[in-house]
Amino acid sequence: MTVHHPDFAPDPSLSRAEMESLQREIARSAVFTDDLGFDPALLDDPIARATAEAASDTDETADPEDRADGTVPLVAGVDQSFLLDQDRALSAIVVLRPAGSEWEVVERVHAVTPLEIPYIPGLLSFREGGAILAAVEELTADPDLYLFDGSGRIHFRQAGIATHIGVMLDAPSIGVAKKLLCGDPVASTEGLAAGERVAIRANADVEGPNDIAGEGSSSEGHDAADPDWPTIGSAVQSKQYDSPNRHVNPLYVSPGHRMSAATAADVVLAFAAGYKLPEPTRLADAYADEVKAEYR
DNA sequence: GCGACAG
DNA sequence: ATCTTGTCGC
Repeated sequence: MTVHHPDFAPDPSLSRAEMESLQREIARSAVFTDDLGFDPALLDDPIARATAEAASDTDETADPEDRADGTVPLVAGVDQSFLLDQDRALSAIVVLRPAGSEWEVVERVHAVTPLEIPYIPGLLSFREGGAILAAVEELTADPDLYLFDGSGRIHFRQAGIATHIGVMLDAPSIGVAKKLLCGDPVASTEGLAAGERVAIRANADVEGPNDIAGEGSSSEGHDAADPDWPTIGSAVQSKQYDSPNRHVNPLYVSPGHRMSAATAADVVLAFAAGYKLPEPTRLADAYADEVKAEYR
C-alpha cells in the first residue's frame, strides 16, 4: 500500500481552521463516482465470483494469495477502540477475501498510538487518523477497498474519516456510521425491511466542494427554498426483526472515495451476514476489543 | 444566546 | 468511544 497524499496527513496539532480547510481540500480531491478497480459484482455474486476464480485457476501462475490475476478483491474493515486511562488509541484492521460464498480472514493487524486531541464532531479523522495510518503501515496485504467506522461523504465538508483516509491512500472506501451526522433522509427511515435503503441528501449544513445544490451544473434554478440537493449517502437496513415489537435502526452509509452512494450501499448489504454491521467492520470491531484486552 | 453533530 | 448487570426477545 502506498500513501498517495502524505500532505493530507491528519496532523492533530493543526488549528481547527486549518483542519477544516484541509478537509475542504480533501473533498475536492475525492471522487464520489465508481472507480473501484475491480468488479463490485464479485462482492455479492457467488456465481460471478466462482466464474472469475475458475478463470484464474486455468492460469498456472495465478495465485489468489497475491492477487496475481487481479480479480479477487481484498476488503479491509477498520475500527478503533481506546485505552482512555492511558490516552491511547488502538486501530484494528481485518482483511477479508472471498472464499466460496463466505469470506476468509487473510490478515489482521493493529497499532496503538497516543491520543492527541479530544473528540470533536466533524474532526474525527484528526483524532483517530494517526492510529489508522499506523495500522495500515503494518499491512502486508494491499486491500482493494476499505470500510471505516464513521462517515465518508456524509460530513459537513464532505470529508469524513472514510474520505480522508481513502483519499490519502487513493483507495476505494466506504463510511459506515450508526448515527447520522448531517443531511436529510428523503423519506422516513422507520420500519425499513432488511435490504432496504433510503437516500440521504445534502442540506444547508453540508458545504461544497462545488456549489452543493445542483453540483455546479446550471448555476440557475436553485434557491434555498427549493434546492436540488445531491445524494451524499443512504440509510441502509442491514438487519431487521420480523416481529413488530423489536426493531433495529439502520446504518448510515456513505462513499468515502472512488465510489458512488448507491454502490456503497450495495457493498454494505453484500457484507450483511445476519448482523447489523457488515462483516469487515464487525470483525475489526471484535479484533479491536480482543487486542485491547491484552493491553491491560 | 441557542442549536448541534460520526466515534 | 468508554464505564457496566441484568434483561428482553429471537
